[in-house]
Amino acid sequence: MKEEMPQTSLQRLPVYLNYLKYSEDPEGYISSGAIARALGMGEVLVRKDLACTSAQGKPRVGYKCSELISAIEDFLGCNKIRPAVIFGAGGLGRALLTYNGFKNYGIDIIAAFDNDSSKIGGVFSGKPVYSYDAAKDTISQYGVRLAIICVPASAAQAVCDLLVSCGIKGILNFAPLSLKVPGDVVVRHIDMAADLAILSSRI
Amino acid sequence: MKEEMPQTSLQRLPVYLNYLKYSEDPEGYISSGAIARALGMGEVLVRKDLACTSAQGKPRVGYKCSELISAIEDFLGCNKIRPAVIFGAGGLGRALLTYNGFKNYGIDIIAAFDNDSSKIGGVFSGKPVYSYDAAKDTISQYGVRLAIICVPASAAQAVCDLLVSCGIKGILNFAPLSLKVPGDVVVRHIDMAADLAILSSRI
DNA sequence: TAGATTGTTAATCGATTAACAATC
DNA sequence: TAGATTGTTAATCGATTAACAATC
Repeated sequence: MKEEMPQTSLQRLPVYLNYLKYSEDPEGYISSGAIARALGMGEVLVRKDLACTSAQGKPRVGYKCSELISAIEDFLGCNKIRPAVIFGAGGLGRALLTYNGFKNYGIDIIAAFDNDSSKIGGVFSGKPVYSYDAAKDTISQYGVRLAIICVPASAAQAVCDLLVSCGIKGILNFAPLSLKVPGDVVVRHIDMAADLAILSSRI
Repeated sequence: MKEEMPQTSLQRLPVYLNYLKYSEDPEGYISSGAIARALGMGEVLVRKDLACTSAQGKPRVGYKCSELISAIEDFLGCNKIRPAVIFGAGGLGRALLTYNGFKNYGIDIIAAFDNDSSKIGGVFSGKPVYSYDAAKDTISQYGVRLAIICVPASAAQAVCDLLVSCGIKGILNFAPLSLKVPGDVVVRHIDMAADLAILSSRI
């Protein structure tokens, strides 16, 4: 029976995917127990997570790696190219503009936007930095629904409001504050400094 | 009664802290209900989280903002300066080297390390890039216990092993793979591309 | 005093783990 | 067949929410 995917399971799918793609022979078979041991997890949890995708294991042999990889990639939509934009072309924004890990998930960073004239017109890894004025047209032209906010906290809510008005539905927020968005917009907040502080408090 | 802090509560403390520091008058009072409404959470949850710190509210008036801020900062150790190092001086490593948000949590990024001779010797925001050879000495000299891994996935486990051998106890890992570490070392894994893919699958 | 708010105890909910039948 | 492994149902665990007494 195909269960609905809990948020926690969804977050583990990329972990399985990375392990399978880079540590296992795609033509071989692997058991949930072997995955669990490699990643330090419970094996039933692995089976439950995988059961939410279209993956099917064979009793006695496990899952075929190539099928498992495809099932996870299908679930995450890696095969559908989805454009995304970056707001803020500071150090982090430019690092993300040139980072090539997004394409493994079918995400195509098409441009960055900034309101600093010294940054506008720049090109990084072939990707342009435009002014905020160009955002609405670019987003509607490419049907962009995903955006990354890399602006200072003081500007983040205004940028967020602009994004929402342009039709963006998913926001990855690196500014250290909680964004207010309508109910149909999903925000994922990453605070790298806070994560390091939490880590420190746990050691 | 002072409860032990669950991991989930710990992760919310920086969210409260950012809200209080930048959206409220430090000399005023605020209720758990007001915090909850501002952040879109349950008010009992806010009180439970705050109860794990040294914060104390007053019936009828709420919490004094300045005391709440101090209590959270104390809990997270923001007032104790802790040095940290970065491995990998690519786009992300350099962005983190120049990011000034770490100091809000008492974390001082002292240097980055790379094995690319074109990067070694560079200085960003006054912070140097050294060769891997210098790592052991720097880490022991400053008593560093926190590190950030920004190297490619193919090099990450080797760098991780080096860090562990140098006495690092907390690792923030941006490489897209699960690191194997001894039981006394804590790893926090951030996969920005995967996070964006998960976001996309939720919209 | 009445009313708002805290802090805590009990109930609910969701996620993880354990147990086990089905399968090859 | 015997044994390993899947997939599922039941039990446990932990976190969130609800209820409410204590307090100012």
